[in-house]
Amino acid sequence: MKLSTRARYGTRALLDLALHYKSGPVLLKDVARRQRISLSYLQHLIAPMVAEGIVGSIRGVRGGVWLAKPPEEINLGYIIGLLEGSLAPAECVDNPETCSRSGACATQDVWGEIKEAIDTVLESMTLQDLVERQKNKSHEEITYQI
Amino acid sequence: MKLSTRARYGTRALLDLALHYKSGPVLLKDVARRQRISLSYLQHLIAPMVAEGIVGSIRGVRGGVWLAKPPEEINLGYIIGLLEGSLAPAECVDNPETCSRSGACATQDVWGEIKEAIDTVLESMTLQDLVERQKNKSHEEITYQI
DNA sequence: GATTAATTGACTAATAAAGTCATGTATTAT
DNA sequence: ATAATACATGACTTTATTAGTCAATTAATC
Repeated sequence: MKLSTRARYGTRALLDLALHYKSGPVLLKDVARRQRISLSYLQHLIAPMVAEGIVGSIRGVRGGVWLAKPPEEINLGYIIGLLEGSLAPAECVDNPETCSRSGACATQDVWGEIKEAIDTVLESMTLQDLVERQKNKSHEEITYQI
Repeated sequence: MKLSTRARYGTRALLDLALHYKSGPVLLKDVARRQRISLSYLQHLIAPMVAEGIVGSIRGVRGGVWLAKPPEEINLGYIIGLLEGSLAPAECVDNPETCSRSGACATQDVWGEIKEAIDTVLESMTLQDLVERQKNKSHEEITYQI
């Protein structure tokens, strides 16, 4: 039950943008390099975010992309929702009608509880929280090197 | 991020066996029919459980399979572990060394928290809990039909 | 108008999951 | 014994999804 690379790469890309929040446009190429994601793939991941308006973009020289909302207002549940859709571990959780056993199947309840648990974690965390964690980690790295 | 059918079918099959706990061998064919799983597929799902010893089996006429441990002693985390392995949403959670960014990546923490949340749900529930839920549901169904 | 950089669409490759089929082995009943 | 039954195992096929690439387009700046 793995998260898709869309969700993982996309989240990393947004974190990268959050770390450069309010520093003007950032080249997608640079995000790709820093996050070790191929540029062509990243372009496809970022598109829905631009469409959604949480990422701003401008083309051409001195163009680039940037986070269009404050990182503390973007929670991870929303991001993952955009990138991957629902994290229900079984189809029947979101669409009970797709399974004839629905309503008479105890396992469905469990899958529902799992979804809830995942969503709780993701909704309780914002990009800003990630930024702070990330800064702590980078700092530790530097400290340890000395 | 869907659970595999292995995990879902396997859990349903074990719940079926739990509902017939201490009633002697049950035909795999009957489990397959009740749970709407193809017999040949179910045979492959049940094999690791037999190997693990939580399902007993005997071949031949009057043979069958049965739950070899009390349902209240089997928690779902263990079952899913057998059927599908770890529910870590990213490889780096279980094997940090597979990602060069490990230790310097804040997203890894989030995936780790998700895994914990899932495991907490699964480990807090036993097959016996499922049996009770299932019996309530079946009862409701009958009641509503009247 | 040349250059840069995001946008979009079509396409391919890789991987894993799902499922089937055939064969083998153990057990029981007659 | 042997026929019937039912689990066990391995090889294989199919299907679906994800991941990723490539090429062409559009918009902005110098």
